Amino acid sequence: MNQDTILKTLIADNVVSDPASARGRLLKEAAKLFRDKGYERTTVRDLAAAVGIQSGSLFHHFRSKEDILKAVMVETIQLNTALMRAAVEAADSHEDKLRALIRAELESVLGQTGEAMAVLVFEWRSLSDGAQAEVLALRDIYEQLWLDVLATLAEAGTIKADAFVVRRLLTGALSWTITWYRPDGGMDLAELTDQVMLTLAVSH
Amino acid sequence: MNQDTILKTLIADNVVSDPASARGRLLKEAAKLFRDKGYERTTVRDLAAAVGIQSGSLFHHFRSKEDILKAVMVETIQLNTALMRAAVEAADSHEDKLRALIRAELESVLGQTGEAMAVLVFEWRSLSDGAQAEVLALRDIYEQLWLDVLATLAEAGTIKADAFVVRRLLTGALSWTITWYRPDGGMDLAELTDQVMLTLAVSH
DNA sequence: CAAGATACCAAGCAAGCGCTTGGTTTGTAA
DNA sequence: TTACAAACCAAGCGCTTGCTTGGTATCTTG
Repeated sequence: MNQDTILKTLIADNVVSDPASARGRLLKEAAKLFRDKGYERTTVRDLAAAVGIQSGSLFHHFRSKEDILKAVMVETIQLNTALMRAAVEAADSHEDKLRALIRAELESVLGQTGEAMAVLVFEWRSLSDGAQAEVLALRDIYEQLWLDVLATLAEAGTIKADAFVVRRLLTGALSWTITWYRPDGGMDLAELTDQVMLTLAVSH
Repeated sequence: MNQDTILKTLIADNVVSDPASARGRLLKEAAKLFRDKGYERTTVRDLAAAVGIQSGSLFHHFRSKEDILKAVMVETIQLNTALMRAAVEAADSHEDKLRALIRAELESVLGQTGEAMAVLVFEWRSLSDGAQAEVLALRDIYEQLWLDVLATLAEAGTIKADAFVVRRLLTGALSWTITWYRPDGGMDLAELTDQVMLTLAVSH
């Protein structure tokens, strides 16, 4: 199942919004604004202007500004969990599964959903406690995919450090690429993936 | 030269504020508030209350709220650059220099200056363009310490990936520890440093 | 002790914020 | 064509924000 098919399935199941719909377009613009200016600095007037409506009309689609932030985060996690799962299942060896996870997370962070992923990393504290808990529950599912693969590699001795610690170090390392990686800088995503594998000293 | 001596030298040179002074106390409280609530959600009334004065009185010490954020960042970088330099110079082998850098950065991120370091990572966008440029210039000095050590290790073949890439991956990995590492969780800083070295597959 | 600088308070202004309200347009389906 | 709901607008309310102002204590120094 390729990435486009996965996206369409999730849209059909109402797990993520259709990017063509009013709601989907708003979430896309919101992700961009939240990443560029931060959640607090982005006003409901900014959000409304980005999709060409009045600020008050936003509240016909979402109950509050925070609701928009939450929707951006939830939909992004849902989509990426599905993409990750497919990436793991498509790979054969455990080394290749790790490589596939790294590649997939880099694609999430640096590609289409990059704006939303950055929001997920940097705007965490802007969510209320209740909403944080909801998002956290979804993230745990996502994380388990990583831990399964890393634990197997640790048992086999391919990686020397603790699987939990490696995952957490990787989380930081990979999401931080948002701040410095530029696709036009002479290193494509495959090379970057290789560099990460080399840094971990995992051969293939 | 130990850490306390370094701090005192910097205070004497007016590079960082004395934590006992009014200015120093405010910056300490500001770092905590900015980390906990984010810069935008922290009001000048919050900042003033934290040191027991009226909100208007803040502007006797700082020209603007942003000035406070900038001061937190600048002083933190200055202090940590000095600490890093001392850590590198105290180590003998290149592997030990890397270990010393990792340990020192973890101490910065997780110890006394942790709040301010978190602000440096997460509140970057809240600075105006001009202030960002100033902070960036200071950060470049800091980064060069890392790159020198990593480049030597790359030439020797101890690390297999590109030195620039490794440093950037490490930046993310180490600063991300703010979000998950708890000193009471059964792993002390020495063990965490070891885990990072093991993840990089650099032996000692 | 005098006098200037430093540190602070009490009050409030102008602007911007999230969100509400009452009413109008647009789409849909019988 | 009619009836109803969904989508939107125009206006603005109540509140909070960063910062200013004019004045008063407190400290420092000759």
